[in-house]
This record gives sequence, structure tokens and C-alpha cells, in this order.
Amino acid sequence: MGENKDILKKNGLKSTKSRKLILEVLEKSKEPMSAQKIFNNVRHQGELDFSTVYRTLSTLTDKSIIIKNIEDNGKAYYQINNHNHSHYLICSECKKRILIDACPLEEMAKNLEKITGFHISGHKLEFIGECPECLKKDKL
Amino acid sequence: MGENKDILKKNGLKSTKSRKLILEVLEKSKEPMSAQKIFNNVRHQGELDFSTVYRTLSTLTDKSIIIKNIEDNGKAYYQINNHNHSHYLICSECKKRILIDACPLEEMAKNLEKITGFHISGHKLEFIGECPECLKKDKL
DNA sequence: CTAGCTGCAAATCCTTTGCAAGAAA
DNA sequence: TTTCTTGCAAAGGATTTGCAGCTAG
Repeated sequence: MGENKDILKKNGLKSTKSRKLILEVLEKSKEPMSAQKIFNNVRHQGELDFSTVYRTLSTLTDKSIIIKNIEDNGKAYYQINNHNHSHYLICSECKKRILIDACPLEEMAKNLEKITGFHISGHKLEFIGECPECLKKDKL
Repeated sequence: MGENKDILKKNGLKSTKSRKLILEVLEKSKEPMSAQKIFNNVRHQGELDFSTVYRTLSTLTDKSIIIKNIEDNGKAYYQINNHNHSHYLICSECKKRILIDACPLEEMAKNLEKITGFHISGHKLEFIGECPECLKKDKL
């Protein structure tokens, strides 16, 4: 629990209420969260301003303590950066996410570097589909 | 050139100035374009309202005549749907895009369906890096 | 004490919508 | 004619910013 203090210090950030609260909330959540949802969760215990939430998310993202992703609805979702490379299978109905642990792309990336002369720093991969539960519901 | 008329008719859409203009602009462009950029291009020849541009893009997207993508800046980019599955290697500096024609994911998708029970309808894959030109510039 | 954070209110950017007039089938 | 599409102006939602007061180091 004191861990977050250390993470912040290590990144040259002051240890403030908002940062600790938001990191706590994100750690508890299995899903990436929108700024709005984070705000709602944080609101109960201690009242943060919306702009503070955004500013905090922004600095935490800059330091790569958390990861920001923009989804198809155009909104940003935030999650703890656990530093292990991961991809998801996402249900188009209920938005459930399943972690895919295999990643076949490192090899492909190396190949592409050779062919194109790019220096490749990362990739994004998502599979979209319908999960078994939603498939069942659709049949009703 | 009369082609677009046909595409529209085939999809049950009236053949209007805005639709034909926007399709023309998108066809000429190699890159996905933002609504703003499309608006600028169209503005010269015939004056369309911004809301009309958005509405047109929206209906064309609904009919899958064009494809809408939300990039990391949170803005939507539109491109003609050429119906051939494709992925890109994108330079993080100059945003240049290079088409990747191999796709190693169909097989992986089938595997995932078996394991998870999902019905997988699609996937997204992008490689991010720096292109040779930008790498050179960075060294200066 | 001092740099860096916060709250508040207002602004900005992209996108959507209501409505009355206009164009396609 | 009838239905769909447009322009205009105004609203909407997500995110950002300026500024003065506050807080961690």
C-alpha cells in the first residue's frame, strides 16, 4: 500500500492525495477505466476535481505509470502499466475483455524492420468478436 | 467517375453533391483523412457545411462504403473501404503509413475461437515506429 | 520557503442535433 | 409529391487551461 508512494517518488512526482487515490482505484480495477468512471470512484473518498483527475491521469501517463488507450467511441481509458506486454479479445456486445497471452508479432516486427528500415517500437493488436454469453442472448 | 453514383444507388442512398464530392476526395487520398481535412478539400469546390460533412461521413460509414478509425489523438479518420484486409506500419514522427500485406492473424483467430468460445469478427493490428527518414533527422 | 499541485470556472476541440428550407426519386 | 438531405445555429461531451490559493518536500 505504501508502494504507490515509492512509484511516485521514483518518477520524481510528489506524493499527493489525488495520485494515490487514482492509482489505488486503477489497481483495484480489472478493466481499463474512463476518466468519468475514475472520477465517480474517487468522488466518495475525498472529493477530487474533474480537472485534477485529468491532470493526474495525464502526468501518470507521461511517466508511463499508467497506460492510456483511446477506444472506438473516442473516449480515453486508463489502466495500470503492469509492464507485461498484452493483447485482448474484446466482446463487441458486453465489452468484456479476455487477455491473450501469446503474441506472434515480435518476429513479424523484426522482419518488417529489415524490409522497411523502420525502427519499430511497438504494436497494437486487438481481436473483436462476440463472447459466448452474448451469443447466447442474441439467439433469444 | 460515374462509379460513385452506382455505389450510392446500390446502397439505397440518394446521389447528392456532398456524397459524390467526399467520395472523390477520399478516393484521391492515399491517407486516411480527418473530417477537418475533408472539409478543407471540399470547401473549394462547392461549399459544404461542416455538419453535412459529418453526416455524410456517418452514413457512408454505416453502409461500409468508407471506414472510420479513431487514432490516438482521439480524432476520427476516414478512408475508402477497398474491402481488402490491411494493416499498417506507422511512423510515430511523420505519421507516414506503410501497408503491410501479410496478415498472420487469421490462424490465431481461429485458435482463439476454439479456446474462448467467442465468435471473432475482426481484429486490429498496427505497428508503431520511426521511419528511416525520421531516424536520420533525429540524429542531426 | 519554493516548486509543484489543486480547485474553480471558463474555454477549446471534435462531433452531434433540431428545425425549416431545398433537392433527389 | 414524398422522402431524404442540407444549411444554419446551437448544443453536447470529453478534455484542457488560466489563475490564485494550497501543500509536499
